Amino acid sequence: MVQKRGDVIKTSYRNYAANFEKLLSGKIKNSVKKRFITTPIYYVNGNPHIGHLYTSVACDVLSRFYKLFSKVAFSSGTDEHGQKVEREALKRNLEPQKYVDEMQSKFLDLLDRSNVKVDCFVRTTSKDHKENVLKFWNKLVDSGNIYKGSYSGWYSTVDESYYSESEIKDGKSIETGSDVEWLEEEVYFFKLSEWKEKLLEIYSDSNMIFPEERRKEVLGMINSDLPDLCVSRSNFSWGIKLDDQNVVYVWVDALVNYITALDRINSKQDTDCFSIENAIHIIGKDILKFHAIYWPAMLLACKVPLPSKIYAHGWWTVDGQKMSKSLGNVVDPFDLMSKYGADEVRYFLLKEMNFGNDGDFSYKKLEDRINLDLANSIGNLVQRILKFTEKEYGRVPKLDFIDDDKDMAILQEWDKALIKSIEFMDNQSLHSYLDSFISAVFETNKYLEDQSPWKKSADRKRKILSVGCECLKRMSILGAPIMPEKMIEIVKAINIMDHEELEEQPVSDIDISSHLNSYVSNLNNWTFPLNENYLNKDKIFPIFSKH
RNA sequence: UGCGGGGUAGAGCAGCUUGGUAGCUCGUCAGGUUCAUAACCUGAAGGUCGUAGGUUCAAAUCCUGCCCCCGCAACCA
Repeated sequence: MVQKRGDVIKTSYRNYAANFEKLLSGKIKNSVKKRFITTPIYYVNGNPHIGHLYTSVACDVLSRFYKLFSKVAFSSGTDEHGQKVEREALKRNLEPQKYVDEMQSKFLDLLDRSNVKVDCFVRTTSKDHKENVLKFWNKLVDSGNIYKGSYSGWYSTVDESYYSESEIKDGKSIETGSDVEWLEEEVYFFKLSEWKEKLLEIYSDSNMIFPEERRKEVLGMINSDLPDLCVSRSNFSWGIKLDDQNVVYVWVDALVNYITALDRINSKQDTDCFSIENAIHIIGKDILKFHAIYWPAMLLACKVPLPSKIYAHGWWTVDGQKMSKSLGNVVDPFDLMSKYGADEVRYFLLKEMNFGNDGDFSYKKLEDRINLDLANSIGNLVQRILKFTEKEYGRVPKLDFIDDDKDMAILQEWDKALIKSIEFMDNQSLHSYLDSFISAVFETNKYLEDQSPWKKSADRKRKILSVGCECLKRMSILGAPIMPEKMIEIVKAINIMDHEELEEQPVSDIDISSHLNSYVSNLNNWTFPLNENYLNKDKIFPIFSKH
């Protein structure tokens, strides 16, 4: 439909929209049909912080993006067992269950508040999960990968960990200075060492672990030392019981959450079920070992196919310093969102951190991003197009033919942004996706400047503004996974989706992808009155004064 | 020490796989414009690409040595 360079470009809008529809329906690139996206389950021994928020948002953006054109299941949850939790509960004079109930709700709030929409939320204390863990355990036992042995060493109750001879001095840990005592436990072991060769073989030539440097790190870990793994504990009781003495090792318990999530998701559908093979595990780099070594080894032992991808992202520093309670620089995600807005914070987190590397948080950076990208570029773009359009026509003017190079070029800019985004997202390169999104916004501002509709004849003015509105539609689709709430506001202003349907649910729940059919078919015949209710609302992205 | 990552304009980064006019965002300075949120657009200044060698007609890009920073070697996303 688009002619070669040099030819006169002239195409009907219908053709153009059809092509866009093709892009979205995944006909151009749709090699992977099902994706099971997971956050780690969050340990409830402390309040949610910005890192939890980041992981959740990153997964949500992946999930919402892929839902535009393929099948996705998205799970998260909380890890509620273990000695630290038991101790925290004790400190507060609470039953562990009571304590985890309280903490767990904070994590649910976090997801809710940040517009993260999961399909499934697994608590390790829930009944079906406990059953799954025992089922999984029995599979490991049946496969001959579990044996009972004794574990002994210098143990610090305070630090909750064993130390080797070289790590202690005068009955104290060199590093933390806490007392250690000789302890012997009768516990179960998993024959991790037997999977060494198999894991090496898999990872030596595989694109399962991302980014690449993490794969090397994992290879290093496997090569250096891979002793059998102690998979039960006998010195505390808050966990899934194996016998009178032992509870299941926290990580066996935690990792099985992915199986529980699958069970729940699959129980809601008859066919076309998800499996671990569809999994894209998004994790922080600190838990790489558990996901890239322990988990695959256990899956191999149980003869379950491995996840398709394990992606380790970096950590947040605050003003260049490591985030820690003792420094008092832990950023509270709830405060952040109530001051700046959920979508704004989502945008910032993803833009600021190159997925895979560490990122640095500061209020100045956050406000700069919001003011420059969101308010000045996106917000202003929406405003200048819609206000002008409203003044001139009171409705979105129909775009029947595209017959100008510049018009075609800017529309194609958005198509390209979408195509590139699909590639970027397949590599979990979220920041590149945001880059291509915001670049298209910049280009659209340039287009307007270049075409200056305010100086043009009535015909040309109408054409330029209709192209401008078209760009806003593209923007709302491409930007919806990042800022679901704000992009829906734009959709509502342009009035191109069925409003009654939209009003029925809170904006953060609206999934543009689920409306895409009517949305796209509407592209062909639209002269929509602008929705004054939304036009006259406050600015979509207000500017923040310098921090 | 072992393993891994990094050192590119004032700041933050991309480029390195497949060598060939050094790019992006922000900041600074000058101009344009008024449809729009004191916004938007254009242009300029600013870099011997950590360091010393090597390969090559040609290296930020490949190879070697060295210096500095930071992670992982610990149940914190």
